[in-house]
Amino acid sequence: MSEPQWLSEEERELWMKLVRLSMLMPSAVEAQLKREAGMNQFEYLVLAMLSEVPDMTRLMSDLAFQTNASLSRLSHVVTRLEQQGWVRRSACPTDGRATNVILTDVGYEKLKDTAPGHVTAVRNIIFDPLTPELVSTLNRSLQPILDSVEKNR
Amino acid sequence: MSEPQWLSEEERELWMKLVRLSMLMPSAVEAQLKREAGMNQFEYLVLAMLSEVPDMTRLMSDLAFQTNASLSRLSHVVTRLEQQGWVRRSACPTDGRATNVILTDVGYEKLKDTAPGHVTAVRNIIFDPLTPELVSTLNRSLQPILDSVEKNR
DNA sequence: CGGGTATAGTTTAAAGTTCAAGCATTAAGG
DNA sequence: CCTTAATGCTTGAACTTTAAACTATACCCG
Repeated sequence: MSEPQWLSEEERELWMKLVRLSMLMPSAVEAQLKREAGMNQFEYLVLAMLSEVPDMTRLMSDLAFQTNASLSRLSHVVTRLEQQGWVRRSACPTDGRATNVILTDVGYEKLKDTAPGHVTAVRNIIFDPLTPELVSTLNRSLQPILDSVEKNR
Repeated sequence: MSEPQWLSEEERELWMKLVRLSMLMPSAVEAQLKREAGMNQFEYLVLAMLSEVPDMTRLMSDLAFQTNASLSRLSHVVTRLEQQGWVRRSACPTDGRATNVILTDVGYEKLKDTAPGHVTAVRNIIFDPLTPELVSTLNRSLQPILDSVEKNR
């Protein structure tokens, strides 16, 4: 175990910011979702992904990949969403092993009711303090980190 | 519930990146910590914060605030760390309600053994794909988001 | 003082996540 | 074909986090 190359002062600073950001940002946003819709960000994300395709249907494995969750975690969450009546499972016709998750009408309504408050919270917390220039700067400069992090999974 | 101001294309894009980043970055780094040191990032953070003060001692509430954890969560985690022999509790002499957490010698050794691999992982994942300019750009442009997120907690 | 309230922390139970195992079904190789 | 391996998903137990109730000390103000 040889000495690593330690971080420079600026790198250390950025690292701390990234850590704080990834701890604080989700909880800031989740607070609102929890309060107003009784759901967490992960559940919202699942509903949102379903609503984005025309038939409101996705494979478990597809959802799991998109949301970066284990199939096991997703399965438990879908069970909960199913109990709420927001989603239902159905066997995939073309692959006997696979199961589709389908957004129900109730789930769609729920999402439609939830989205505005959620967006408002995101706007208040993230974008109000940002200039348009900063938005595009961040879009560009975060990309390398994101690529690297996606490669490493 | 009136229509909110929806996000622009660029804002939406950035929001997705931030969400993905805060989901993927912790798990990328934690994978290494888990594998090589059997600890998660939160536990590492607690040990690291303790090691940063001369007497290796901090109040529970202080640690909880710094790490953005609930006192309850911290209490559970400290119990686990205590069972590993890495920290110990001791009553605060000046305030009967408070308890100090102290990094043990064993804990300090553990941290010293763990740090190099951790830093290497952080460097590989985060900083290798970043130019020095990007590091300082990010340092500057993330600050407003961070400020806002810290205010909102 | 003395009573009310705030602070610091622990504990319990419920909720959520992860881990390991298991069960079908499909794909691959001889 | 038939066996073996891989894939897709579910389940139950172990573990972690959260929420709520509880204990104990400190502070404040009449």
